[in-house]
Amino acid sequence: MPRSDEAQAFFHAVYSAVQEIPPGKVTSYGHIAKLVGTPQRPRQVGVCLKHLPDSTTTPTPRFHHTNVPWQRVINAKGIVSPRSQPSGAHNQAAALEAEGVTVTTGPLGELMVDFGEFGWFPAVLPSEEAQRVGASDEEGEEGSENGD
DNA sequence: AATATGACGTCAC
DNA sequence: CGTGACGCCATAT
Repeated sequence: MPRSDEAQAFFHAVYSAVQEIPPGKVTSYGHIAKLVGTPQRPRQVGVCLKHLPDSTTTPTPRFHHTNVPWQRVINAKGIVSPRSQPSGAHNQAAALEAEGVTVTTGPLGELMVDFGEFGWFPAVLPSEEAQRVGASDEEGEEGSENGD
């Protein structure tokens, strides 16, 4: 685990941000990346969760697979990242449903989650808010969402 | 030490 | 609106 201090800080920030996600809600890697101040590294967020330590295999990890709701993080397409092991994604979907999140399976087996219903967007930057409002022509605009 | 991958996102075409 | 290319950087070979 030769991670530099900076990298370690990044990991820490990511884990903390993920812990902020309330049960029954989901968000994207990109959003977490933004929250931690590195919007250009959504992939690294995935790396963090991938290397999320297990409370049983590690001595005293500050964050581990049990206290970090890694399951609530999906990709921007609103789909559970297929990653390498299908069972993993399926497991994630199951964990989400266990929290009350409705996961629908697409024709290709993609595990889709409705962001408009379960999406969690905490510290949306003012610039984005402005951009949202700036959109002039919207037709299929559904209501916004807010969990907290 | 160098090269290949990946739990992603955005832009260009 | 689908596909391709690039950026990013910790891990794995």
